[in-house]
Amino acid sequence: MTDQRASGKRERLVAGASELLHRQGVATTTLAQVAHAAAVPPGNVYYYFKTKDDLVRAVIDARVAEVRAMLADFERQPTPAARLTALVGQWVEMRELVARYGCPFGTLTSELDRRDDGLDREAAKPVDLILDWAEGQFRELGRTDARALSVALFAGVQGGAVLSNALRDPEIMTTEVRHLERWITSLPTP
Amino acid sequence: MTDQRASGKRERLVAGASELLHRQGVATTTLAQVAHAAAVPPGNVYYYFKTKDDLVRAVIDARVAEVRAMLADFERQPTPAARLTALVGQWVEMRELVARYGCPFGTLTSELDRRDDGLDREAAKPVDLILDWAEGQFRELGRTDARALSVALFAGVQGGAVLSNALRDPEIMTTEVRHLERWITSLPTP
Amino acid sequence: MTDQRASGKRERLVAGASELLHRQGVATTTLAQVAHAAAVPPGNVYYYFKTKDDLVRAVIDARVAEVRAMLADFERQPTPAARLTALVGQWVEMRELVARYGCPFGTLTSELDRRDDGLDREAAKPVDLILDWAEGQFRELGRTDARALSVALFAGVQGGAVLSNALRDPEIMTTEVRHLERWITSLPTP
Amino acid sequence: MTDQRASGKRERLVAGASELLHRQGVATTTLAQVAHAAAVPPGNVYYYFKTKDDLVRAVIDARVAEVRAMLADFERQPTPAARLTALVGQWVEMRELVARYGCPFGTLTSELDRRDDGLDREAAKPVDLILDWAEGQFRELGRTDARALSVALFAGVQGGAVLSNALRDPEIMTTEVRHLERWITSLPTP
DNA sequence: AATGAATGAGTATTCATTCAT
DNA sequence: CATGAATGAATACTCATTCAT
Repeated sequence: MTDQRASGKRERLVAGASELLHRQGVATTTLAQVAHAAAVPPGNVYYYFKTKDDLVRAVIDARVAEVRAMLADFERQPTPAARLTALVGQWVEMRELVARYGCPFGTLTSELDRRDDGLDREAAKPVDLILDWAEGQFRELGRTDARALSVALFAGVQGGAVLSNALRDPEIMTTEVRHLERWITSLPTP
Repeated sequence: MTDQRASGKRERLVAGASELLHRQGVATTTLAQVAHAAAVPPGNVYYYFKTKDDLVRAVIDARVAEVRAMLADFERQPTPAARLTALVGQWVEMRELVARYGCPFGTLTSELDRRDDGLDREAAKPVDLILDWAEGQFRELGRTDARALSVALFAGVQGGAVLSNALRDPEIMTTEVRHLERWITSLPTP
Repeated sequence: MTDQRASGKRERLVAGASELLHRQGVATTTLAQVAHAAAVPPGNVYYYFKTKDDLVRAVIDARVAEVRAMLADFERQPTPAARLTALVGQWVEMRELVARYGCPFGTLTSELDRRDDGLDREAAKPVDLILDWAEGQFRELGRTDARALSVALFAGVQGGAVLSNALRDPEIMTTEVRHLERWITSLPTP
Repeated sequence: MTDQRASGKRERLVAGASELLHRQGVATTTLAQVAHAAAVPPGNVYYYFKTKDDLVRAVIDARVAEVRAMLADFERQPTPAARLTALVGQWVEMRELVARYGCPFGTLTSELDRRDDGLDREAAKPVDLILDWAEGQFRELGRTDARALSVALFAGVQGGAVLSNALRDPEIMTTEVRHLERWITSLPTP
């Protein structure tokens, strides 16, 4: 979009970094690994990203965009309950990755949240977006405690991800999401 | 129990490392920082721990011991429900730390779970211990689905911790635990 | 053949390492010394050689190349006896170095042969090459015990080098080689 | 002999060091390894040897004593030729060790001869002793070139050891010694 | 003479970052 | 824009040596 010649290197770098950051963590992933994964010469990385933190920021931005697209997609569901169910269903689809490497949003947020240089707040954006969107859905359902419900729902998802990862068992993710789905549809609404 | 001539350096090293690992993560914590925190000369660390991984292992072992002590303490509660309530109450007490650096058990497990060298399984031990203990409590309550309940309970705790950390809000931890307490006491038992 | 933009650093590093390895041995030579000898910043060594062992391997490879070139050069001699004489004559030319630091091939082989990581077999290659070549010469002379003669000849050279070094006397090398030359020419051939 | 209480620790240290120095070399052998091999507490080593070099010196001294004893033993042989044959026969007996780790005298001399701190000359002593003794034997045989013959004989031994080690073949040592034995008995004497 | 504990100078190695071309 | 080469600050780890007891 912004590239004049659209060589796609920037996109490849962000994509490669996103996957490596999820699988290895920020600290243990080197720029050389990212360059290799994206099939880009090492020195070239710095044309697109001034520092490693800039690249991490770009990965976060890409994830924010993905989350926005995902949420927009859910809007096609007919009811708020269906939308929320679609949301949590995403983690079932990701369950194998989650069991092996944790939730991509949760682990990145956890790792960067311990910092104090701005990246910590940046990393929380995908979580913020999801919480805000889910809050909107609960409000549409007529619930005045929408924010609390949103937090409770996403806490369920993240907790399921943490345990699924700790025990290396994808089915824990599935079970937890099934609980949440039942909880969503059983919520009393005015 | 400990060395006769113990100057307590080993204990100071483990304690310092434990705190730094929680606040900074494993990868970004240097042995120099640990040595400094424990007021021990850098070269001396290797008298007690052959490698950085060994030190991490010692921290995990210390955490396991803490968890055991904590669970043993809960046994003084009169009922299974009271014991489970005491368990989740711990995260309320830790809420400030959790909001700033995440759950000490959850973050360490998450970070090390991506490895493949044995330390990943080691790091999951505190979580395993807690899950097993809670399962026992639910069984005492007469529940046949004790394991599932145990996982659901601890997933709630961990999810609360992740969100509390992402939003930097200790009260999220409190709220989530309150939900879990109510859930515990409202569980139908035979 | 070499890099277009070759600044010759790699060559300088190998050359410097080769000399230091001969004069100091593998274990006591530090990469800092090699970097200094090659007038290269310490960190830069790792751009060319991933590990110290890799650098040692490169030195061995360079020595193998030197040996090949040397043997090829001897082929210009008219007779097998002249070629073998040219071979042992090399150690007379090197006698000052040999008396001070030992035979470059022998000492490296001796030091590395105690290892068990592959470098031991690598280090023996120059010796193997020379033995095979000399065997060929003896065979050309019509000797059926060519291998035994090759080993005997080179054992004479290496023994002379060890004693020349132990007694710090270059003339021992000369004397021993003179003996070998006489032995070569006096060999009965069919 | 010198120990009041003859605890034998010093002897065990020297014996352990001697073996490790032969098998691993001086530079790569640590004092901790020596202490372990001698079943002596690490800190205790310094009661017997002020520095690592002191320990190496003690090993050399012990080897000198061994050589003296060995040579004295050979004096029981009836003729100079029998004595010289007994000498070179030693390396056949050691052939397995030689093929794996080189000649104990030759490798130590080679490694230390590159130094410049006195230890280099010390390490050559066993070689000197042997050369002097063999020279005496050749002189008894009536040879006026006794020194040259002594050097030639021991060069043969050391050369055989170097090649036996490089090719990891004990039989090379045997073959070379058989040659030398034949050479000894075939020497023309007045 | 004994010893577990300690120490610091050194060593290989990594990696984000820079730069000449 | 592109890129191979370069660089230095940092990091884990080793080990001879010292020391309090």
